[in-house]
Amino acid sequence: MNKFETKHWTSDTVAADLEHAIHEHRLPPGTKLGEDELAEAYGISRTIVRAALLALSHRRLVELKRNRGAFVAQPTVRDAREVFEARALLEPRTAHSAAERMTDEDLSLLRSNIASEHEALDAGENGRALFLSGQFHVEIARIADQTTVQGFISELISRSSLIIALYWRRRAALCETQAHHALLDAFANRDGALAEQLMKSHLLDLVASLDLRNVTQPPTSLREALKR
Amino acid sequence: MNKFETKHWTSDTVAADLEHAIHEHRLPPGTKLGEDELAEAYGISRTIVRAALLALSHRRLVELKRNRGAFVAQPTVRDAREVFEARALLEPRTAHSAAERMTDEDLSLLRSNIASEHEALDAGENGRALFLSGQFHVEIARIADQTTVQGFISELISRSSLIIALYWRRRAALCETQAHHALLDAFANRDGALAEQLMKSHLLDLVASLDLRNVTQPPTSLREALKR
DNA sequence: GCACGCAGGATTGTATACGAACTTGAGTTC
DNA sequence: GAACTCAAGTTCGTATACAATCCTGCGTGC
Repeated sequence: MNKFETKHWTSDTVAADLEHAIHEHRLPPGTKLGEDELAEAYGISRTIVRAALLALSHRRLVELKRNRGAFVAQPTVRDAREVFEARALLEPRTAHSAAERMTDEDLSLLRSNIASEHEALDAGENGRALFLSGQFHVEIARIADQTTVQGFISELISRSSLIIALYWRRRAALCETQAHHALLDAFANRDGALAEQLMKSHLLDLVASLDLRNVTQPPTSLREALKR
Repeated sequence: MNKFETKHWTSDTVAADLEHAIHEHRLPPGTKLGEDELAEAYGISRTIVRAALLALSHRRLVELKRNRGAFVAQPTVRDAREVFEARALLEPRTAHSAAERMTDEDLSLLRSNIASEHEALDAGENGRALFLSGQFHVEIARIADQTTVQGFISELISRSSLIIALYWRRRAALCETQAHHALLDAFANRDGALAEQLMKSHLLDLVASLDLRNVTQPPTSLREALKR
């Protein structure tokens, strides 16, 4: 409990910290996020915690159930499809723009991102690797200089992390970094069309690596399953 | 002050009511949204008002300035470009999907929407007409059965309303309904490719009807203009 | 013995009180 | 007379208190 006592938390920083934890699967889908619990952990009052949870619920990372509390969201199969369809609409064209605006600093930033991801994987820190791999995508949107689209993509990628937690099938481990390397090459050559194409197939590969058969809905809890 | 006293307001309904008012230009960009003022108007406490303002700030319809208060957002020229670029990424393909899933009920719903818009225009209720014309776009996303994308589009369209308030140039009044009529025909024929194309040019027309030369930044207030 | 009801405990929803920051305008000084 | 200082007033930021709702487990009645 060192970092919690020292820092001056605001609703924004708390929300970011929680989102980070969710993204890294330290807070798996369905986890109850009690207000008192969080307030004590961060050393703040429930007011700030509520604002943070509200923010996360707007990004659909947290589900607020009235008089029941806040829970880390559990995307349905349908949600999963929608998230990746939205990403397919936004990311390829954004990668295209990014390739054309790419500076050398941007390139080295992306390169170091991939390097960190490798480190994390080698150290067995899968959550951290997943987070970094998401950051790679957000960084591309930043480079494309589209803050609005960047916000959407950032939300979609955090949600993707939840989807991966629920629907990832074991096979095919690190095809991820391969695709990112290929994208980096396209960026280095400022080849927008290629980057767009690579991003498109990267996203398709991602969806293909999920198990989205409707039968395997997350069991979560009986009461929820039998709600109606 | 009749509707305010009777209804049982929640943060969601308050936020929706404010968003509606912003969308209809009853609350123009830059309007100060004092917490006490709103709390009294709706007959609730500041707690609910704050939650509503927080929600609107997440949708970038309201700008929260620390220790200063909440103001209806004033999108910059850059924001305006970004919003319409994002719409260009999302809406044409969404219209394509919508055309393919269109039911007869959906069609009549869209038709009645256009009719209401005409009524509003004839009655001189420009704000209401603008709101309805936005609803037309959101409805398309709903028909495409993409709730995630629908959320994004809904946000973008509300922001577009602010942009129109700031940057609309007088000429070319109601080309709007014309484009919507053409879209409706494409939908009626379940012609996805045509709907996609029409939506694309509709959005281009919209941008073209704006005055986005950087020189004419909104003057808002002197103190803001001279901030640095 | 099973099911229903009810009460106690826990958790969230809302309101309010208090403290902090900013704005504003008058007063003072140079 | 102009500019600076400071204090009063206003508005937001945070914490806390109380009310409402829900969950849980025990008791009672059939």
